[in-house]
Amino acid sequence: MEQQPARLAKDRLVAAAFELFEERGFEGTTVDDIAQRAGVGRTTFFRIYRSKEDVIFPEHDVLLGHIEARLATAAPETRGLALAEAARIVLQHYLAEGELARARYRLTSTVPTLRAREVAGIRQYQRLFARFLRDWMGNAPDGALRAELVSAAIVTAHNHVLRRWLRGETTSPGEEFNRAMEVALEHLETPAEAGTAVVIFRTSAGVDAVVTRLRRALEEEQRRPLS
Amino acid sequence: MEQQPARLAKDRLVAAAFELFEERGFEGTTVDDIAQRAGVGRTTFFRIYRSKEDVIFPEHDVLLGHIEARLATAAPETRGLALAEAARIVLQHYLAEGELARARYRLTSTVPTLRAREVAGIRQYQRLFARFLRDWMGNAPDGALRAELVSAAIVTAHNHVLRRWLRGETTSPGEEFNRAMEVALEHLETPAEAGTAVVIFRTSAGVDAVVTRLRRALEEEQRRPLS
DNA sequence: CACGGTGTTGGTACGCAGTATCATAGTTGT
DNA sequence: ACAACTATGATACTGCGTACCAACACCGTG
Repeated sequence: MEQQPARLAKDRLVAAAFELFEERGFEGTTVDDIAQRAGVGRTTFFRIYRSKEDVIFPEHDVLLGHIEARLATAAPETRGLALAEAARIVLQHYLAEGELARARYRLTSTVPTLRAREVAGIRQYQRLFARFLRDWMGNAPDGALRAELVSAAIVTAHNHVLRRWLRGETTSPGEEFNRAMEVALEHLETPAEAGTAVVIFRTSAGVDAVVTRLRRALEEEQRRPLS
Repeated sequence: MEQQPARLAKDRLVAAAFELFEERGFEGTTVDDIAQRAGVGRTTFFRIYRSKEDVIFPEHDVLLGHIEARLATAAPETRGLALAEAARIVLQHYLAEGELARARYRLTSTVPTLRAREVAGIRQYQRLFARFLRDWMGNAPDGALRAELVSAAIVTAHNHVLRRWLRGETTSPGEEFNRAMEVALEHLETPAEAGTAVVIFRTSAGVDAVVTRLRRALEEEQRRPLS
């Protein structure tokens, strides 16, 4: 009966770590300090978390799993929605964390090694999105590149809103997320529910030729609800 | 007169480090090993490079400076070009490094901590681009978000081509870079030299209304060469 | 030449992260 | 009650990174 034997050592370690990081900073606290405050031995800390940094990102792998599951269950017609919803899973996770997420943000903003660790995690999200997009695109021209561009746009839009919320610059992150996702993907797809049409042409021809091609493309687009 | 007093210790350390990393792997070699092969003391190593990882990314800060200089000298009409050229600076740097760049790629692909360090560097590039784009956009709607999206697209396109070259999947990275940049920015701007037109509409109106508005926009676009 | 000043180098010691090993519980099954 | 298994914590060790200090240059000045 150290402190709260009911609470798992895993959670006690996270709580102790964040407390101490706030009090003395990341490099100012040793693993011994964390373990001691959590009421466990140093060995136990490393048995649960592989490194001092790991205790700050405990749910990362779980989140990756959720995203993959959401993307894997997407039907061909609802892939656009699946992308947005998968990204929203991450946002909602941070929102649910509340102050803990903000504490993590303060740390990653301050300590370079933690910043590096975080962007590496973001990169994993991006690669996961890109993997699915790559598969969905088949052998489209520039498929690999476009898959990476779209995944980058999704992750960037998500992080933009998330960081605004973390900094306290918005109180309606959910709505901003919708808008950001719309902007990020506006040149990619046509959200069926909004009746939005996006048309992109590249040509050196005159206006009339462009309009002709556009009319054809628009009519074709109305029959197929999603790209 | 240890080994080659003409060559600076800085360069000898880099050479020794990459040799040993190839022979024994990153974690298999100690800083003592590197210093010894370079003919200097361990203290000197840490005096020149702050960490064992730093010796792998020695030119990073210099590159950041080059990019910033290129972006800072961009006239308002040539900003699109400046973005592409700034990104190309990085590509050209790696191409000039040749086998050294490939050795670094092998390391970052293998060792997670180096991977994290590299993506952190990439993130710095991206933030640099975003900073300039943000300034250039003034108070446009969603300016901050769009600045981040464009910078993400640039960096993603660059990395796509760079990685293909690093993996030996292309022998004409310069041309692929042009194409990738075109794809990444195709919905953003109108390269004057190519006579390209990009038009984006969002509406719930019918085809005819869209076409009317498009015609007006296209004609207006032809008078103004760049956004 | 002697002299102190300055700057570079290498050696030693230290703190701490992370790994490996082992002894000691506590738990479960029989 | 005894054995097998698991979880825990203590100890020792390697190696990174920092701090400090001594040795050795290369200066110009007296």
